[in-house]
Amino acid sequence: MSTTPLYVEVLLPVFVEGTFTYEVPPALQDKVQEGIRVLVEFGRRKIHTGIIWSITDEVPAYNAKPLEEILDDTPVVDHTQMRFWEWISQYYMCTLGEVMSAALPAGLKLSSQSNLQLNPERPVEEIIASTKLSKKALLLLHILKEKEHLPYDEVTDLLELSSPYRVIKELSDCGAIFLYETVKEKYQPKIRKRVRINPILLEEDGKAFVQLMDEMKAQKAKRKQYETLEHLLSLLPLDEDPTLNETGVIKKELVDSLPPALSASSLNTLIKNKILEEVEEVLSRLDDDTLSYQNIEGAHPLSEAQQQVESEIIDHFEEKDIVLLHGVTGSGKTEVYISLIQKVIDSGGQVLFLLPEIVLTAQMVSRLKKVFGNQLGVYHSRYSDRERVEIWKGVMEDRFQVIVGVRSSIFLPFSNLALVVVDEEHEVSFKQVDPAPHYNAKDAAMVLAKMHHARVVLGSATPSIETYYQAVKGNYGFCTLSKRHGQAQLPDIILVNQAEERKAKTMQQSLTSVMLEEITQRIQNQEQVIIFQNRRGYAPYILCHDCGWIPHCPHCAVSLTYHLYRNELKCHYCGHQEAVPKICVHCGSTAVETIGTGTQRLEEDLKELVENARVQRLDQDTSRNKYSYQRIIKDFEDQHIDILVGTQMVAKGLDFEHVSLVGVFDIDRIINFPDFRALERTYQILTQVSGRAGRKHLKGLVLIQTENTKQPIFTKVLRNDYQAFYREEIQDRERFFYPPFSRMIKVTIKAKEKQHSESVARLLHQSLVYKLGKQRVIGPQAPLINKIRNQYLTDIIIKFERNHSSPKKVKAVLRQSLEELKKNQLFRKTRIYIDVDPV
DNA sequence: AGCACGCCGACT
DNA sequence: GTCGGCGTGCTC
Repeated sequence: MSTTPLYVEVLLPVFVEGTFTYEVPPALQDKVQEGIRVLVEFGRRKIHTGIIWSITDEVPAYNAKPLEEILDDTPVVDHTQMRFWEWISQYYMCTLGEVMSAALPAGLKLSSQSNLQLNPERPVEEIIASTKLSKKALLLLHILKEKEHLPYDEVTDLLELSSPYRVIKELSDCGAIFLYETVKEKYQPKIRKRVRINPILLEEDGKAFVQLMDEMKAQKAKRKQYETLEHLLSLLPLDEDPTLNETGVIKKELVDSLPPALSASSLNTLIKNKILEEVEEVLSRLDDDTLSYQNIEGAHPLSEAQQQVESEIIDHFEEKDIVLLHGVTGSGKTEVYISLIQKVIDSGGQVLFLLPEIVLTAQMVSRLKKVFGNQLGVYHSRYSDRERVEIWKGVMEDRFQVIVGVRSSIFLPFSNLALVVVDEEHEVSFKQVDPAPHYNAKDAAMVLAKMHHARVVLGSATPSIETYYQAVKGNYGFCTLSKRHGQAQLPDIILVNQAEERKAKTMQQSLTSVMLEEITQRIQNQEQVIIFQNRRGYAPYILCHDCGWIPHCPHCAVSLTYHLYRNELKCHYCGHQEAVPKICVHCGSTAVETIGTGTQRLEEDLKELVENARVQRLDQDTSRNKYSYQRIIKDFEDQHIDILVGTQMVAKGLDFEHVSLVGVFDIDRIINFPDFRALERTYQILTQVSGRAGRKHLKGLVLIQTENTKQPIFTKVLRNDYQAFYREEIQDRERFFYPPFSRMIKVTIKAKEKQHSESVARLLHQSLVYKLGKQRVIGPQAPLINKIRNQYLTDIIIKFERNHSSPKKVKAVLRQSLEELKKNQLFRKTRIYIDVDPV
């Protein structure tokens, strides 16, 4: 045995730069390898899961702690993943620990819980007599006398204390209690117990077993055991097929089916006496009982256009790694993907099919399941943690060849990735906003593909300007599907002049007469209608008509949205809720009214104005859990609902056969949003919602209510002319040096005090201007909503050239500037949010 | 980031 | 005294 001390660099899911060195105890030295999980103590007490990043025999300058435990025999992350994590951490400017937190499903990240226990060697009375304790400490001591063990976190509630730390320290200092850590194994495979006859008894034609049965039959004391065995044999006809004993029967089913006179106890005696044997079967939590191999229907045959485009894509792959598939809604892109995926898995490669959250719904999953059956794994944020661990392990063990998933599925342990499909590639929801890393799954997936030498298909009906630009320049291969599949036609799109109708007083609530007539007509014809209103709640705000007072969120710089359902005001940024005031808080007037329209109000209005219509709303508020969402979709599919009113949710990835009309409300708000991507978003949203109207046999109609029918963007939407839209948009982007001509990094400085946020932003701005030049640094400026959750925000945007070395240089400069600022007192009162490639 | 720990000021 | 708020520094 070698006696050289061995050390490992361990990556921990903490928000500190770098890895941490631990000593490997001799007993574990032959077990350490890169990529496996270990348990280590980090900080004073806490145990965390870490990943061995590298192994070294270099002795560190400090006293390294030893590894506590090794959790895996084989790596959970391989070298490609490690490189990929490093790329994300560098590109998106976050720590590797943050990448680890995002990448590894929670079930693979164990951490410890602290617990309290009385010191058994010191009687409570003795402690009370010998030590002067505080009241709270005495109370805790008495609770512990009853309870013996207590999780640390429960102390806060029990003692009604804000920080339990002081009291616990008091007791542990005088030796009254111990603290100990327990590690919860969060992931437990689902196990089913089966029972079978001990195979030894069945050797030589089961002679021994038959003899045993005869003996038992004769003994009165073993009567019950005998009957139990008989019952088992009735479920397991070994006479007919002796091999059945290999699988045995499910223990629970056996127990449940026992005749009343028999119970599980004789069964357990049989097991104890080794006549029967219990075997554990590890079940996948993902087995879909409703799906057996028989009803796999396979891929639909491709149309000529689809075949054409598929071979174009394959041709492009000869020279290019990335291909953009620009296909109008309803052109059957999915079928093309399916055919490509099939080819890839036939030749042994793995496939990642990325979708935005809202598109990855039952409709899409069941379609893919039917084609790929058990080769397909679904990775969705609505799935439980255990299910996600199952998928992780399934990919690692090569049980799944295809993964369809949302953005976090880029972190799955692919070994042989050959194709990545990103559908709806223009979707901004591929970008992760809240906890760091703030990565864009589409871009990251392209980098991952490169590491695996895999190909990428980006698909969209309305490609992002950036992607289309790369395709036009020839950096990506480029294919088009310009016709709707089958007999389906593109819908007619008509603009409705809301301003005129308001003047003519022909509007009812927020519905123009044209809109109302069309809806009524369709309902009479037993056709269905989708209404798109991109604002949830009842009304965007309430207003006092006498003094102009509008209730605002106490924590954010926004007005509160009125929700009818619970008659309350709600903040859509932090979730704050309060009761609706009956009189104006400011002047006491009773003239407090709701202003504007949200999905709830539209739902109400439609119920009132359209006779006999069954109206249902689909937005965040009505689809909190996956079942309510699915139920609404199902009800609409089954035509139990006539009108579906909703936010963006109704616009994406859903196909309904009987929808002939789509009504669009409040589009002006999206057009006039102060952001350089506002028109791109408008074009995308209008095209996507239009795609919901009229499929198969029904010619659809789209009505768009607007204050200004002259908006140039409408012309392109009406003609379905993406190219015209692109040509104009790309000119603007070039003129104002926006992406794709530049890259951007947005730095947001958050602080409790407005002044702190602003001064630190000014300091950072100064430093960046000095190093990068004035033209590359925009701001500092307060964002549109400059206070969220009691934090004031100030933005600085760095805009710079797109060539190869400059992003790295700019990031290095930014890092350096932030490092310098750390010395400043004010800086410590702020938090910095870095968003590389903001969307 | 989380947490331990120290200092300080308000309140009984 | 007791309790909570807040600032600071550290984590192999």
